[in-house]
Amino acid sequence: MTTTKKAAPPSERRAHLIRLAADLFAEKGFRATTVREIADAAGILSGSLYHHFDSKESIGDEILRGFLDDVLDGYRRAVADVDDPRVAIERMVRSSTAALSRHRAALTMLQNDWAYFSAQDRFAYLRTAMKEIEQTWIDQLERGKQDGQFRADLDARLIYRLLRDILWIPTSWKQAQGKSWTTDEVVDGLLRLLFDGVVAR
Amino acid sequence: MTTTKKAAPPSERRAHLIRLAADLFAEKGFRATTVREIADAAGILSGSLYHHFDSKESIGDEILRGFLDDVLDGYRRAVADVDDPRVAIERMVRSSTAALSRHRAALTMLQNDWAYFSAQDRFAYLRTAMKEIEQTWIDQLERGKQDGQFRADLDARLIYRLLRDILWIPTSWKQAQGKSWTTDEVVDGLLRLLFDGVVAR
DNA sequence: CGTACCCGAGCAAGCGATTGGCCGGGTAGG
DNA sequence: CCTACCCGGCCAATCGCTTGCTCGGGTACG
Repeated sequence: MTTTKKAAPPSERRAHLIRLAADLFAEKGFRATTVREIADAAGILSGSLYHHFDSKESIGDEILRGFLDDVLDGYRRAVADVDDPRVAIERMVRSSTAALSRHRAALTMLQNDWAYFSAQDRFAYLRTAMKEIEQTWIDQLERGKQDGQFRADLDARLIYRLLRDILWIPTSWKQAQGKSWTTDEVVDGLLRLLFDGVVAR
Repeated sequence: MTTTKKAAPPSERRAHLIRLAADLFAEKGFRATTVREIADAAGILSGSLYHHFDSKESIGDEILRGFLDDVLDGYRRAVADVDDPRVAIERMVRSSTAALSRHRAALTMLQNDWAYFSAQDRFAYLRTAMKEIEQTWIDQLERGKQDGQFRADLDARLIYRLLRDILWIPTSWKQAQGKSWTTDEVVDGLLRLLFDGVVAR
């Protein structure tokens, strides 16, 4: 059980299979997706998947890692060399949105099956990453309060929690029905709502 | 298969079982919860559940119906005899929050397994109800724009979509970790954010 | 007796995962 | 050029287990 199995030969085929699996995870969630469905999408049998991966979880692992690395990298660059917290937050919002549209599956997995993943030692890095994300947001919100730019009665932690989840939202609209907005329209509407609210000044 | 099975004898025990199932659905989602887990929570065997319900889906059906009826009823009363759209929206926000805290499971089911439910004829009423909800929100937002109270450049449909999903968020915090906010704190913070944004005036 | 409730045992279907072997395209040695 | 070998990719079959659900029979209460 503890023997080191095949690590991760980064083949072309393998990457393609991950993309197929990610699409299914994005639509149905991780647990609700079966390895047989993934195999069907690839036009092979379920057993053949285990030539590339040693378990269904390792597929999920790879998807989640890629997502979090992307997000954290974006945040670090968003706050680097930026003094104005409002600018930093706007850059974080745009960075988040871009990353989320690149990793739609990871988000669905996190919100549907968070309890499943975070209970496993293998996915301990999830908690670590989430903490860094939270701290980054709170730092910028607090800075905005201190320099008088944001309302002094702002609960930074509460606003962060709301914001984080709000940012997830538009991702789930991607495949939805009818008239849809462009990414820019959504982000601009969101930023406007965040900074100014709906009331006319 | 098409024979009319037992309808729904509204017994005490039955209602209790639904509450137990709802708690599990709220934590793990509908599909991820097994009938055996529900039975375990009730201290009986899985087969014994089928004395009360003819399927797992009918349990879900009952939960979802109760939720939507509650929400729609609250909205209708929120907008009745109210001229000021800002007041109406505030009442809708508070009504939603109250309903959601009463039906935590229904919300989890809708966001985790929406694709699963809405694809079935049995749950066609889900789409109907969502349409009425959407129309109610948009009506009030448009009225606010017309009387100059809300920003004229507001995309009512976009704001509704954001708002609807934002309102669902705090529900999932209920069992979460650490310091938590009271319902009033969350609602007030939310309303403040909605109307005024984070920027100091 | 009847009704409400539940047990115990089990079913078919589907699940994730494993295994041994087939196949075709290199690559190397002669 | 031919032969021997390897190797990535996949199939076929199967394992042990869980899923939602069924059903005949039992028990306790009124």
